[in-house]
Amino acid sequence: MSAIRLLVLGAVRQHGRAHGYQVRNDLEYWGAHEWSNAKPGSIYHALKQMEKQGLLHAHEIAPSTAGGPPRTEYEITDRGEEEFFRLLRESLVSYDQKMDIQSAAIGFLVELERAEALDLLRDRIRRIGEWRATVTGHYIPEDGPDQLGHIGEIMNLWVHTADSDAAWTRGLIARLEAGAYTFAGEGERFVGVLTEGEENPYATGERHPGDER
Amino acid sequence: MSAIRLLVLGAVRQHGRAHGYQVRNDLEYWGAHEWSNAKPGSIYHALKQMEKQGLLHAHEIAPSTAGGPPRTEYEITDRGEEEFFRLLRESLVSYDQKMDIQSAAIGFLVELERAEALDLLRDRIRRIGEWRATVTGHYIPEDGPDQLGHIGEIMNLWVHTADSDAAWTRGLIARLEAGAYTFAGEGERFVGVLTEGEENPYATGERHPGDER
DNA sequence: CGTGAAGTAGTCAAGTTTGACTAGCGAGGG
DNA sequence: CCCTCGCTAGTCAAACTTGACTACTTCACG
Repeated sequence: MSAIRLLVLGAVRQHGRAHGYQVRNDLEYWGAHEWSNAKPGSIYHALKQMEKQGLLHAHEIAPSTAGGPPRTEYEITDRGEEEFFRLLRESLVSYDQKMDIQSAAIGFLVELERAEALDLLRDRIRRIGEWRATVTGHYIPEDGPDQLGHIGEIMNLWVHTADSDAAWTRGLIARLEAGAYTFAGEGERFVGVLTEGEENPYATGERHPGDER
Repeated sequence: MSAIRLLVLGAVRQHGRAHGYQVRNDLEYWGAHEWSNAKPGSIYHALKQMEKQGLLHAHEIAPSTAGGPPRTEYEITDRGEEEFFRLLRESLVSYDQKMDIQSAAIGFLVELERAEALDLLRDRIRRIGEWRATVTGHYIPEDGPDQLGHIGEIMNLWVHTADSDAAWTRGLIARLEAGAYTFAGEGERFVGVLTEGEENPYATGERHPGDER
């Protein structure tokens, strides 16, 4: 599964109603064209596909209000809404080292309620641990290690990456527990980055308004 | 660019001459079917594609010696050899957070000479640094940070991942400088894993025979 | 002996992704 | 006034990927 469906579905959902170009711009604004396959062709393809599958409803719209060809607007359906949350939850908990999916999921994290987001992230850490155990267990050959030689560095890399991911997730959990960001059902939406200094970007227990737990 | 071309080209190259099923088995042995798109269809497609492009030369071979349909054997051409090293070098230095490509590149690392491998890995770290600077610079909005809200966590994740990757690469460099593994032009080949204990897999300056620098 | 499980080698249609391309319109300069 | 540049909005063919499928052989075992 790629990230494109989650991204497009989420973008349409945030607008209530959107045409392809709008989605495309949203995703560009997020930088998604750099870290995912959110290219024009893929976006329009995903829109059409999901319309066929009943996740989106297409309105044929008259010529655009701002130059260019006529455009089609899409609206998310109830089934689309369900699918969005299904994809979001799955993307959050699963560790498949596809950064694009993980990134997309983080982008929509606040569409959940804070408690559920935290649960899913904790589940994610658990699953990373399981995956790590599988790798280190299954892939060490019977006749002792050191049989793999440099190929073992691949596993080494994977385990290192998994550990790093788990550590980052723990950091995020801590920030969320401290009340960072505004989640579904917590008052006004926002649009905006928690960026710290560049030297030590994960050091502080940074505070953000909207705390309630 | 996906990892499949590098993987297939490298596998054929290691055998001197190989048919698709052999490549497929090699990659399965490396676990590549789990961390890359090395599925049958993709492998056979890549073989045919690269034959069309003159990177491989196909020998039509009589019915197989061990059951099953007749098979086609491939041999790497000079241009294929060039392309292999081009892909390998590019994959090693570029940071595009595609773990499959990076993994494939590590798998073929020892096809280079030790000195070049080290140079490329150092270049990789430099590029990760550049990329990191681009992200933290370009993506912090003009009107101060904290405008991005939770979206900033995506950047946060990316920066964290990049740092982790750089750290791992530095570890690998250290192991290689200490003489680990056998590189091109350093005597007999090997086939085999450097796996340490699971608790602290990157701790020791583990020794491996074949040192000469 | 025969039969079914496992291994060998590869094909194929359907779906997805890519990147280049089309085409309309408005704003600004000469 | 006109012409080109850039933005808007989307299409399309070619390439790639996926996963199920074919078909053939050998081997073990009752």
